[in-house]
Order: sequence, then C-alpha cells, then structure tokens
Amino acid sequence: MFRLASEPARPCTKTTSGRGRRSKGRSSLAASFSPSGKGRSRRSPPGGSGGTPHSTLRKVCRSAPNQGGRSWNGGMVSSGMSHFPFVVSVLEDAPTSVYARGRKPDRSESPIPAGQRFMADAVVTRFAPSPTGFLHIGGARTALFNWLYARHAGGKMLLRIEDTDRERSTDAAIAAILDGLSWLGLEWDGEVIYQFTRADRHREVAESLLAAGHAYRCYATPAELDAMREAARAEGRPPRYDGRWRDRSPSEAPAGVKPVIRLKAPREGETVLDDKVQGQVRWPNKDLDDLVLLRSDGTPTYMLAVVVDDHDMGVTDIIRGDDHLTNAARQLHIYQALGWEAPAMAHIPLIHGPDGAKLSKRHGALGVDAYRAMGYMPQALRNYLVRLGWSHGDREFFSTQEMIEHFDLARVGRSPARFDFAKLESMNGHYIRASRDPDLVAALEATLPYLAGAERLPRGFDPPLRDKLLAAMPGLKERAKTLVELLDGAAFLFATRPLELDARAQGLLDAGGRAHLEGLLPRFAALSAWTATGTEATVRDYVGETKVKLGEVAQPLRAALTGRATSPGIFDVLEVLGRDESLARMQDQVSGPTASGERPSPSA
RNA sequence: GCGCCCAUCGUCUAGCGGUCUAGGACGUCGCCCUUUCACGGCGAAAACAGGGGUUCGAGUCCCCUUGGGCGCGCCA
Repeated sequence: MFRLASEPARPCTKTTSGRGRRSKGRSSLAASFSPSGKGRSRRSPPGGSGGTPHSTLRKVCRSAPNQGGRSWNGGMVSSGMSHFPFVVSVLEDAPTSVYARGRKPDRSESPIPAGQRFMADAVVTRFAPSPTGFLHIGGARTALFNWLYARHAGGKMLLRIEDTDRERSTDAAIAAILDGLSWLGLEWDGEVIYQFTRADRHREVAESLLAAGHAYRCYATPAELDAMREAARAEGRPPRYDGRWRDRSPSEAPAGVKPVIRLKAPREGETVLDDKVQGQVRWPNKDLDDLVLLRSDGTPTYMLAVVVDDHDMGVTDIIRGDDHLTNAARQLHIYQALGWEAPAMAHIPLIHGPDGAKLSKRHGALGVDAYRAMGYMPQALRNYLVRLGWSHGDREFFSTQEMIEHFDLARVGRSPARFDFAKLESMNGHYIRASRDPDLVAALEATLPYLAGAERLPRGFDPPLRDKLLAAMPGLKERAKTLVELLDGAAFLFATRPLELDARAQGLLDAGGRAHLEGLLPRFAALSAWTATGTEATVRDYVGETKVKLGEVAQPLRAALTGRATSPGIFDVLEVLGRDESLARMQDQVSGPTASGERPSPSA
C-alpha cells in the first residue's frame, strides 16, 4: 500500500551503536558510503564486484565501522518493520526510526539487480529559491554546490521557484534569480518549475493523505494556536501544536471554521537523518508536531510542496542550507506517510557576515548582481564560493572543470564560514591577471552596463579605444583587483583633453615637474619612431644629462599624461597614447594653465 | 525556553591517533625588485576555546562547560 511502484523498498538493517554519532566521524561514514560520487551506497560499492556477500552488506549498513565505533557490532537485524517502505528499522535502544536515504545502503540489498538500478539512478539535484528577493550570496553558493554535485555525477540540476507565497513573491525577484544564476554560469536543466502551478497536485496529495488516515482536519483557530504556544513556552515546553484535533471526530467541527489539514506525525520513536554533510542527526518524535499540509484556504504549505515536488521531479539529492535541517525531520514524516523514499539530503552550513551571524540585510546582504556591479568576475566568485565550506587539500584555485571533477559533499565542512571581501578581491585579482587580454576587454565591455563607475562610457568602446585597451591591458591588469578598478585604471585612455588632474598629480607638476616636461617636449618631438623603447631612451638621456633622478621626470610625465600619480609603466603609457596625444597632453600642462592666469611660481 | 548544529592563526581552511616544535591561502608587518602604483620574490608575527576522560600516545575519539549559529508560522 505504501509501496512506491518503481522502488520495491527493502528495509535497511540499521544496527545500532548506542553512540552512533559521527563526531568528525563524517569521515568514517564516508569511508563506507562516501556520499560523493563513487563510494555512494547507491552505486556499486567501490571495488565491489557487486557480488558482495550479504553479510558484508549488512555490516556496510552500519555507519561507523571504524574508529570510535567499537560498539557497533553485528547488533540487531531488522525485523519486519517494512511497513515503512523507505524507512527502516529497529534500533536496540530506540523504537521505530525514520531514515532518509542518505547513506543508507539498503538498496544494495534490493532485489533489483545492482547494475540496473545504477543505470536508472542518475543524480538529480535542484535549486529551489523563493522569489521574495534577489539571489543572495548564500543562495548562490547553494546553487553552485547543487550544480557542481550534479555535474560531477553526470546528473542534472533542476530549478524550482518556490512561489507559493503569493504575497511576497515577485516577478522582479524571479528575474533577478534567473539572471544571477546565468551570470554565474550555473545553468539549470530543463524548464524552470514554478511551484505555484502545482498547487492542484499538492492538494490532491494532501487529500490522499487524509483519505489514508495519515492526516486530519484541524479546526483550531489562530488565536487558539497562539495561546497554545504561549502556554507551552511558559511551561518550558517546546511551542508545538498539541494535536487536539488529531483524534477528534469531524462531527465535532465548529461551524464556520475552515480547517487546515495536518499531518498525523509519529509521536513515538525518533526520526533519523543520515545527512551527507551533517552526519547522522536524530530527533525524538515527541518534539516534532503535526505540521500543516494544506492551509484553510486550500493552498499547500511549503512543507508539503517541497516533498511532493522533489518526489515528482525525481530529485535524488537535496542540497540546501542547514537552516532547513529541522525541516528535514518534518519532511521525512511526510515522506513516511506517503510511502515515498526520501531523497538523500545534505545540509550545508550557512554563510555568515563578519559578525558571525547569518547574512542578512543588516550586513548589507547583497544580490549577486551587486557583485557584478562591483567588478567581480563570475569565475572568481565561483572559486571563492566553492572554497567557503569545501576544500580539496591546500588547493585554492580551481578551474570550472577542476571544481566539477573534485567536488564532493564529503569534503564540505559543517561549520559556518564568514564572508570575506578581502579574499574575494584577491582571488578576483588573480583571475584578472590570469586572463587573456582580449578576454578582459570583452569582459569589461560585457559588464559595462552594470559596472559602477562606467557612466563615462555610455556608449561602450569604439574600435580605437578597444585597441588602446588591448594594448594597455598587460600593464593595466596587474594593477586591478576588480573590473571597476581595471576600468578606472584605464580612464586615461578615454579621458579628454585638457585632462583633469587629481591632487597628487597637480602636486607633482607644481613641484617643478613642468620644467622637465618642457625639457622633454622637443626631444620627444624629434623622435623618429614613437615606441616605448624610444621614449625611454630619450628620457634616460635627458636624465643623464641633467643629472636628475628618473623618478623626478617620470612622475610629472605620468601626471601630465594620465592625470594621476599612479599608472602603468610610463613608457608604455606613452606608446599606447601615441605621439600626438602624448605631446598634446604634455603641452597642455606646460602652457595650458598659464593661458588662463598666472601660474604660481613653484620655486618662489 | 525547547530542539538541532558548530568550535584549528583576524578570515577561509589542511589535519581523518604517532610524520604537528600544527601546513596553505587572504589579510597584516618587514625586506628585495623599482619611474609611480601594482605584480613578483623572500621573511616575520599569528591558532588547536576551557576542563575532564579513553589511549603507550589526542588538534585528531568520548563527556561536560563556555561561546557562537540555526530552527521552533495556516513564511519559504
């Protein structure tokens, strides 16, 4: 009756070890059922011929066979608890437990030939944001992990927009999420699924649960619920629904109250989740209440919707923020009632702000579009994000291919990470320096519409400017950590005469620099070929003859040519700017200001 | 309040009982390179939260404390 047609479930024999918890023993879990690719229980066992003797499989079923787990032993073998199809088992010291599929190796015991199961069992992950705001950095990382995991396994990542909250969901948010994912290069497979469109299906499932006796109508009013929670809190009990309508006859229903449908959740025993990141987590069922499946207006709640959708979409692995960890327990109850096998789950730690608290508006939480505007490149952001919580030895940099190749959930840590702009910036700088010049020009151009500080170039780059950009890029890119800085550093290329000088440049010129400009002007003008080596030779000659330091000449030159005190190597600047423009900019500083008034004598 | 999760340099992390007088990266500081600023090179300071166990041996296993975080809706 509860059997899933396609999945003749076979209860896992979960032996117990009283202490069970992995404590860093994630590794031990991983040892036998590596949650990542190959070692996963759902695949053929590593090195396993498939003909593994049954007895071995039973052991494999236990989670921590090595270290610390000495108390694991043959323990108990499950009995006929198969009325929970996907579930399981009997623990020596605890009643019925509910299992998510996670590391549970029961399928190795499935009657379905291993090979066949393997083939039909491609990984399907999903990213399921709710469109109530932009795609923030935490969501972006969740999406990245889902994407990486799916790609690594040769599976798919689906995208589902959880828009059942009609009040708060907006089209703008949906657009921002789609745009953010695309910019990050995280393509999803198939069509975007809008949860709200599936409300009928959700309702139908709720009704079926009702019909099967796994759910009931609850007529408690919001006021009643509030009172209930308050009382519980006052008594030091968890604020939970008390189940007052759980066994009441519908005939007692008060008139005029539209009921909600609640799940009849198990009250005894405990619910166990073998999370791929968190390890084994257990909750006493008495602490979990009868959640609402269908609201009084007939719309599904998130809890119901996720379960139904994940099931219908064929999701095999749920990777989401660990703020959903408690939800997992409740969702497991729904799977149980439905007789569906729960997907494997991985709850990844959240990203925190500098103060260690969950990233939120008060940290100035930003959408990924903001990172684009700040000039970070998607590949750099991806690399930074993947290293937040995941590691592969000492390695810091990964190409997309390498990320896909190496990514696995077993190496995802369980402690939250703080977002650090300095490191992101440094990584972005690495990516800029490592990029090919034409790619950088293209990236700059493509990002221009979003870039902060790009107002000066409303029409983008014209061909001559593009050429100059390309020519100057080697000197420009090693001075920029973001595209914004890159553009800013390139500003002298598209600045128009007479240049605006910043204070430091002005100072350089006022401090006697103009004299050197004047001295250089005729020598430059006499140059037959305008190249960096040519101008350098000229300047060095001048310096030699006048016995001044190179810096005393180079700096004023820089000020005149770029309007700033810093720039790429000055001879490269000279070359990129070209003879006419260079001489004109120098001339501007020698004679320009005087035209309009008395230049204060620098030496007086 | 209750439940769950977490805990190595300021930050991200390596470490999966002995090779740890704890490694890498960012940041910080110093030196070198140098026409500026960068880049690059070299070097330095900087951490196993505390307490109990287990063990011949613990950053690594267990427990407690402390400190953080998340959750507790007819929100998702």
